[in-house]
Amino acid sequence: MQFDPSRPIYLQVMEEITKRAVRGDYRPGDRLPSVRDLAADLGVNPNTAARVYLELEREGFIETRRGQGSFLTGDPARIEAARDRLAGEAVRRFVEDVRDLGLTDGRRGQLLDRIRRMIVDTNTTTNGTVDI
Amino acid sequence: MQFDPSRPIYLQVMEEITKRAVRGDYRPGDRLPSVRDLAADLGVNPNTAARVYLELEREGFIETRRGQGSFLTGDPARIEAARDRLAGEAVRRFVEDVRDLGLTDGRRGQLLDRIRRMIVDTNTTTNGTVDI
Amino acid sequence: MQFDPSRPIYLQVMEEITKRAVRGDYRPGDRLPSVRDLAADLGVNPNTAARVYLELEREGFIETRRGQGSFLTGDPARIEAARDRLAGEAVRRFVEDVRDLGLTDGRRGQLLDRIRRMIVDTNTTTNGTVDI
Amino acid sequence: MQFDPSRPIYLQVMEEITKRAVRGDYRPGDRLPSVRDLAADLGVNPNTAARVYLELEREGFIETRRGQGSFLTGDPARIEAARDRLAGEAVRRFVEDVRDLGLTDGRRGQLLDRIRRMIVDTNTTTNGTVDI
DNA sequence: GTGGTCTAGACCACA
DNA sequence: GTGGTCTAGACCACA
Repeated sequence: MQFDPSRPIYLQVMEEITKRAVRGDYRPGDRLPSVRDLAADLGVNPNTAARVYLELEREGFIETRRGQGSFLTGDPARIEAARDRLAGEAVRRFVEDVRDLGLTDGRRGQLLDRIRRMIVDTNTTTNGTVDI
Repeated sequence: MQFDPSRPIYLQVMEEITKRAVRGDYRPGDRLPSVRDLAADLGVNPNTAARVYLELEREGFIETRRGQGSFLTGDPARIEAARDRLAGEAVRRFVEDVRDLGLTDGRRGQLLDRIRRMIVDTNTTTNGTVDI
Repeated sequence: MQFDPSRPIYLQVMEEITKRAVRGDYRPGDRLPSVRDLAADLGVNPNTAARVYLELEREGFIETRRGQGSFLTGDPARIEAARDRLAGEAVRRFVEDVRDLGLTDGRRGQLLDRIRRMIVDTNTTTNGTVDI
Repeated sequence: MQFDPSRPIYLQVMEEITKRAVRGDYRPGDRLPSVRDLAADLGVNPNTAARVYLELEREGFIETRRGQGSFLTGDPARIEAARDRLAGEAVRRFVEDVRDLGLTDGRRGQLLDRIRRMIVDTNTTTNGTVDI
């Protein structure tokens, strides 16, 4: 995995594990890769991988059982919360990207419409008509 | 300036100059920092800074006059086009960030509403209702 | 290779590559010398050779495949266009050489006839008469 | 003046003087710049300028009178001959430029027509019609 | 191996 | 002063 050297690697790996859970790559209650496997897969130091699981456990996002391994939380609400957090970060980033661009109100409305068409799984447009 | 090592520095500097122009830090026709000054300010090699201006000139975004310096284009339409390009990239990034999160349609709609409240300088939503 | 110091080396090398393709030394789709080989052959710095290929790629005259090498375009029309460009430049240079010489119309006609005899592989002149 | 370092400078200066005479910058019998002035004007060593006049005198193209200076030949035929020589060199260069380009006969004919239109002071085209 | 980018430092033309 | 080009040498991603 490629890391941004300006941010702690363990944080970036935490995000990666969180995204995998949110995307459904890992299901609630699933056993996660061992510390050694995760370290090898992502090319990080095993100490870093261990810290990732330690922090995620503090968040209540995973559970580590001595001798058995680490498991994704079985509580869907925690995963849902992570999903919302990631979505919130995406929103914040987008707003920051777009804020100082000096866009007109009309242009901003167009951007919103474009986003809606790209992410909302519906065939209803904003003015109530139906796309063909 | 901090650079993402996974992308060419000259591209990142090109974006930086473009953003400055789009934000209005530089006005149409303004003289830009000299190659050497830009290099010193951003902590890059003068060769890299020179390449930035060379590429921006090929894009028609700036004009370089030998012995005099580099100048932002005097054509507002070119700056407008850059603005739209940056906005488009922000949209693309947001959609990518959010796409595989497994959000419900309802949640997606909420995100859009949050963005709208944060960026649109109007109290009229796209479906004609009025935000409180 | 001998270079005219009053013009950028990279431009002269671009012309050299172009001429080779136009003359048929390289065929459409052929792999060109690697950046390092070209640099060594012509006695220029590898950076300069790399710039040559970069510019030729932007012109659409060659295609570069990362890790594999650079290849002459497979489109004969592009090579044809380069041929015409080189021919046009030869014309321009000749006209410039001859323009201020104060030649009489008759002498100019003779020069044209000499050129015709030297380059046109036919015994029919443009006015339909036949050279002896 | 800019010199091609791959050829003797005195030859290039000889050509320059010859061209000036052929273009009419100097008239038959005119006094030419002194060796010192010529050297200063062209940025060459006075010895080089002296050699230029020496060689041109051997050609019979100029005459040097002790204590008076150097003068362009008063014989128009000699200037005419130089004109023809320069024209011949332009022809040779053009033919060389165009020879290996792989042009079709038709294209070669077109080039000739272009040259004719550019250098022949007549309003009659090759097929006998008159340009408007 | 391939091309792409970058730093370092130099020299040039132009104004 | 300004930008443009070049050499030298390094490191990177990709295959």
